[in-house]
Amino acid sequence: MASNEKLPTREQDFNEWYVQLVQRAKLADYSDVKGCMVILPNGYAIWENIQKTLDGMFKETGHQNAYFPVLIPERYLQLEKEHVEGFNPQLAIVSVAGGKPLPEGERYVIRPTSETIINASFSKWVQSYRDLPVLINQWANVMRWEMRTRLFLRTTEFLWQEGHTCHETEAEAEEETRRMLECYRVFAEDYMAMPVITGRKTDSEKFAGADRTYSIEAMMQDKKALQAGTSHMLGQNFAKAFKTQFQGRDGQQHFVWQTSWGVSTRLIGALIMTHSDDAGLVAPPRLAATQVVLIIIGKGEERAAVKAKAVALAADMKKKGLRVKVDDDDSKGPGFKYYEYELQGVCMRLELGPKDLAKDQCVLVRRDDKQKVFVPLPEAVEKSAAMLEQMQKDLFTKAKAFRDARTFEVNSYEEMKAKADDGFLLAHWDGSPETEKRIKEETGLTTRNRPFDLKQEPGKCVLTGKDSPGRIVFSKAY
RNA sequence: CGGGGCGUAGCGCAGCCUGGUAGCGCGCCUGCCUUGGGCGCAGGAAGUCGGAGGUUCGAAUCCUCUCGCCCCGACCA
Repeated sequence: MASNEKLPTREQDFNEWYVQLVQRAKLADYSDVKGCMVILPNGYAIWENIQKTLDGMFKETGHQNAYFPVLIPERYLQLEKEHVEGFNPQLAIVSVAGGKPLPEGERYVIRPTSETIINASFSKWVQSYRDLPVLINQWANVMRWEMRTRLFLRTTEFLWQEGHTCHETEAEAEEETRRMLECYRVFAEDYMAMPVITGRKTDSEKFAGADRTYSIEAMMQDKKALQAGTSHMLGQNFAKAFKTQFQGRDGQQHFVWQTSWGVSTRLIGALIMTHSDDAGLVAPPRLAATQVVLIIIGKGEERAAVKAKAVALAADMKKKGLRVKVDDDDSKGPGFKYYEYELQGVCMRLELGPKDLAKDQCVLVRRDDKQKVFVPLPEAVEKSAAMLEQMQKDLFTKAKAFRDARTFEVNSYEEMKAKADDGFLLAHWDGSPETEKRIKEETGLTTRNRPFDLKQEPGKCVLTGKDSPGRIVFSKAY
């Protein structure tokens, strides 16, 4: 993989394109630890931008950050039956500590999620209805032993945030669950420029230990679905397991109603597969690590003058809040740099050379359309900011058009099989897990979610012909 | 866990069949040169050949065992 070799095209081999892009765009690399990756600065910067944005949204909705241990007593997990059954196969367990084997019953699991240990605290925190709601978020790493991993999309260790809340009533918990899902939708669409479908997961796809799970589902450029975020209505399942209860307005003891919700570094994979092209990463300006790179062209004294101007421009851009880099490396030619920054997903480059200075102009090139635009220098900063905003909008529009053109209603099982690889299929399903399973086995299609904004009209199941309450999204998925 | 592939310089690979001085491209370092789409020239540094055992005068190469990673399927955000 020489540095000047082109990526495989998406058409040739989408998977190989993705894997090479991630590494060559310096987003992440494999580590010596099986299934784990090293997130490189260019990738971590995107995560930091995701964190910054979401964290602000969580604070805005009244949540506070806290931190709970990475080690969870094994017996905690066992307190909620469905939960332990769901996660058991994926656990890494600490059985030796301090040079001594831990007795059975005192072992720890490395957190795969924190509902249990957080409830151990919640049960102490909550005494009265006056203590509610409890609105907590945690930024953390988690570990789920995976049989098969993929950079960003599924790794044994990953970074995420997990929100955990307690409420007095079921209605409040439900409202919170939906509020945070909506928060994810807004983030996905407005920041990632990635259109998503919000809806409810089927019982077989829901979180182990939840009453209901809602998700945002996105379509990648290979027409496969990616679950990009989930929000769970936990009901009173964990509350009962951990005795998280309060004295209510009626003087009686009640279990709290809970929610949990999370998004992970998987979002970076989603971002990559939604927007990038055969030249490399295309990142939405609001989250990109670097928004503008200024490339200095020229030699000797001329170069010095160009550099001075570029540095001044960059300073003005930074004042405007843009994430900017000046490239003054004279050991590489400009052409080389263009390819490199396109690969790395810098949103825009500003070329500045002696000829430009003479004409008091510069060249701006957007990463997504690569059109050269000549701009008078006094307007360069304003114009850059405007172009970035436009790019943000265009990426969303393009991604939405892509998805919409690949979303179909299907009305028979034959049609469903024929279109199995074509995108999102809206089909009637009788609601039984058996039918769902059979469809998965026979076609590779899984239910994604039942969209909120899809009017539910009765029909007949594509497989069994039995009554269906309404259409649900089927798709091949990551 | 099944199937496949790969471990030789930072990266990508050749060499192995037929045992005998460790090689190529890119990158890196020094100097000169060049700069508007992957510049050029000259010199240079860099490798316990994944690991262990064995065969042999001699092993990257042959034999045995082993470890790791990646890809494809079954589980999952």
